[in-house]
Amino acid sequence: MTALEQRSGTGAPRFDAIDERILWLLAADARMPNNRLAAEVGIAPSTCLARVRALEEAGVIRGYSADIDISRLGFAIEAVVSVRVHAAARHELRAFAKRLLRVPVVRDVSFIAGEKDFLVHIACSSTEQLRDFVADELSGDPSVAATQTNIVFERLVADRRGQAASFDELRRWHA
Amino acid sequence: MTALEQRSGTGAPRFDAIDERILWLLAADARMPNNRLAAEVGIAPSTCLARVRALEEAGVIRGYSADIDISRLGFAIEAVVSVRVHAAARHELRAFAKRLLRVPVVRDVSFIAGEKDFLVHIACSSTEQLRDFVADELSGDPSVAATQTNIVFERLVADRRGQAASFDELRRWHA
DNA sequence: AATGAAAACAGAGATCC
DNA sequence: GGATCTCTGTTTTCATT
Repeated sequence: MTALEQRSGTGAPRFDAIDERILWLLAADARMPNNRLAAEVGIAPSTCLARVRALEEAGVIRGYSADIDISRLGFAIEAVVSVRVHAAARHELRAFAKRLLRVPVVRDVSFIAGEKDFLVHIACSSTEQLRDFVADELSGDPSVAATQTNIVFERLVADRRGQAASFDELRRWHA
Repeated sequence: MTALEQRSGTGAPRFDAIDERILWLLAADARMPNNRLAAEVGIAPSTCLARVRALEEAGVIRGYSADIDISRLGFAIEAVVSVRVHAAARHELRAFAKRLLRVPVVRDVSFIAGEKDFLVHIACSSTEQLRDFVADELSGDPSVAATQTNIVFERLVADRRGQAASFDELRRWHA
């Protein structure tokens, strides 16, 4: 039994206030040095490292990634493609999505409720590449009933750096 | 004049093969130590650090973030809300989106081509919070003409770790 | 589970090619 | 621009509570 599970009990793991502050800070800056992180949350660096490892182990921290401005690397075309599959293929939705994730230009796939079954977010170097992707990987697949391609002009991401917020504030937030 | 600008000329900065490999590796693992990164791309650590700093300076690297499994922190409800604003408010689309980004539950906003003007991706702790967000921040705003809320059941993100790929492979990719 | 000290390691900068 | 060297600070392990 890991440290986290011990703190949380057997069901869905729960995290204490310090874990959440660690997660919040690392979400804002994954490269924050461990000793500074420890100082921010008020524990010893060694303890802090152990908590971070436990959070990685538990899968709450899935990884760390640099946020690259891909539009400046020759990927001028971003798009969201909404896809509906035939009812008969609905049971293999996940397998289909996982196959799509292996296509280099695909960034993420979201299963949604509504008219469409999922959204595919892709980044392409040209409109030809976008067209080929939609034609060959989606429309051309017998499982696919309909697609709708929406070019993304610009994508703004919330940046919580420097904000003294927390997950708890988010949970309680209301307009 | 920075190193990058010198290499690239005055217009849109271009990056050499080493820069791109650095970006690719940091996108897969933002916490990779500088000396390991340097070894991977075959340059000295000091040179590598200078390149990384230049890429940050140039805004190609926007930041580093831990990828948190937010569904395990009490944010069970994720949704994509498609929004269309009135033609008269179209000129202040960016200002509207930037205001939305300051709302804690908002993760990102994408301007799209098509029937809707933008997509808002949000993570909420309850359906009440989702309803309040859509009612108070979107539908309640006089600029907003229409909204469509789609619950996200699951979101799968492409993981390029361990793949010996590159941005160049992506650019050339075709089905 | 948390800590503090010691050892191993990585980062920043000056200097030279 | 890139490499080498050195100094400084950070990460990690481990014995201890």
